[in-house]
Amino acid sequence: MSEKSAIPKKVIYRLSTYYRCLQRLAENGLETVSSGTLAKAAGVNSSQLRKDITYLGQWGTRGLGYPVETLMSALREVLRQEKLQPVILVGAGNLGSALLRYQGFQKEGFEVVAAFDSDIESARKRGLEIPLYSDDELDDFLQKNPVRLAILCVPAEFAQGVTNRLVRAGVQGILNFSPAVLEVPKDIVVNRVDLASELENLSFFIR
Amino acid sequence: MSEKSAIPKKVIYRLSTYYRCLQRLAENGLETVSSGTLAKAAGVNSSQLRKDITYLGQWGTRGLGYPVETLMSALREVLRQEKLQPVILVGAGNLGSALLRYQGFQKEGFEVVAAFDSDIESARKRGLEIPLYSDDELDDFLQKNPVRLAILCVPAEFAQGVTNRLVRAGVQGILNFSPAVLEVPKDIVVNRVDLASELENLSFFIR
DNA sequence: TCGTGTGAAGACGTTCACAGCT
DNA sequence: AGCTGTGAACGTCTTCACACGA
Repeated sequence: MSEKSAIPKKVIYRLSTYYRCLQRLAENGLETVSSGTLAKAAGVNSSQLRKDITYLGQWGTRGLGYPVETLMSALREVLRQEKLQPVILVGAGNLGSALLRYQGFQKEGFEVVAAFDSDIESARKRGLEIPLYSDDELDDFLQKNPVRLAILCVPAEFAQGVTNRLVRAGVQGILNFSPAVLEVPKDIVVNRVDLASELENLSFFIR
Repeated sequence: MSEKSAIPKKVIYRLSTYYRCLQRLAENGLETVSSGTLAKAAGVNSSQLRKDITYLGQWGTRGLGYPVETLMSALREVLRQEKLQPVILVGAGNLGSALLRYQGFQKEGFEVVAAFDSDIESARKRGLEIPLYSDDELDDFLQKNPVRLAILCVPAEFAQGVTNRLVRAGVQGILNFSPAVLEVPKDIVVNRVDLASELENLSFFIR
C-alpha cells in the first residue's frame, strides 16, 4: 500500500459512503448536518464519523455541525472525483462485458476507454460499444495511452500473467474480479471483488 | 450478525480463498500441503492460515501438513457448498441483467431462480433466459418458493423499500449492489458490494 | 527436523467520555 | 445547550515465537 497518505483503506470506503449520503442531503436543500444525523444515514457510529472526517481537516462548527457543500468538496478532492479517470478493462467474457454494459462506473467519474480480450471475435459478438482490442495490443495501447487503473475480468488461470503485463506497462491499480490472488510489487494496489465469495459468505451467516 | 457461529466474517472470506487454492493444488495431484505453501498461494501469513483452519477443527499432521481432500470437504461443509442454493435477483436494470448474464454464481453452487423488475417490459428487451417477474409478484413468489438469499440491484432510492419487502417475505441474506446503506433487523445479513467505491478506493491509493 | 497448534504480544480499529468552542 | 474534536479505554484481528507431536 502506498505510504503517501495516512488515511486507512477502511476510512476511504466510509468516506465514499458519506459522500453519497451528503449528495442526498444536499438535494433536500440541507445546509449543515450534525455528525449524529450523517452517521445514522451512513450506518456508522457518530464518533467514528467525526474521527473519519478529521482525516480531511477540521470542517465542523461546534454546536452546529458540518457545512454540507464544503464537506462535499473536501471529500471530492480526497476521493479524486474532481476529474474523469480513464480505466481499461481486460477480459470481455461474461462478467467483463456485463460490467461494460453497466454504466455505473461512468456515473461515478470513471471512463472505460478500452476493453481487451484474447478472443476478440467472440467478444465482438457481445455487441459492445467500447473500443475492443486483442490482448496482444495491450502493451502498445498503454504506451500510447497511459492509463493507471485496470479492471481485470479474465479467468483465474490467466490473471497473474495479465497482471504482470499490466504492471510492466505502468498500471498502478487493479480491480480484480477474478478469484485469483495476485502477486504484485508492493507499490501496486489491488482490490479484489469476489462475487461468489460474497454469496458464500451470506450463505454461511444466515442461520 | 447471527450468533450461531463463532467464526468471524473475515475468516469466512479467507476460507473461501483457501478452498479455491486447494482446488488448484488438488488438480495437480497434491495430497498434502503445508500451512506455508497454502498461505503463500492464498496471499496470507502462515500462522493466520493455521489459526483460521483450527476454526474447522484440527486437521493437520505435525511435520507433514494438511491432507488436501479432507481439508477441502471440511471447507465445503462449513461454506455450505454441499448443495445448490436458490437465489433471486431484484432489479434487472443495467447491473442486474449484467449479473444475470454472468454465469459465475451458478458455477459456485448458487442458482438464480427468478428475477424481478418494476419495468418488466424494458427488462424483457434485455433478452434474459431466467424467469422474469414484475416487482408486484415478489411477495407471491416468495410465499410459493421460499428463497433465503437475494441479490439487490435496484437504484439507491428504492433499495430500502424493496429490502423491507424481502425481509417480510422471509429472505435472510441480501447481497446489496446498490450504493444505499440498508436498515435491517439484526438477524438479517447484508453484504454490500459497491463497485464505484472500489474504483474510487484504488484511485485514492495510487500515488 | 519439519510443521502444526496456540498463548502472548502487538497492531489496528472502534467506541467512550468529556473538554472546549459557538 | 448543542455538537465537534480527541485522548484514553476497549475490543478485534494479526503476527510472533515456541512447545510439542510425527
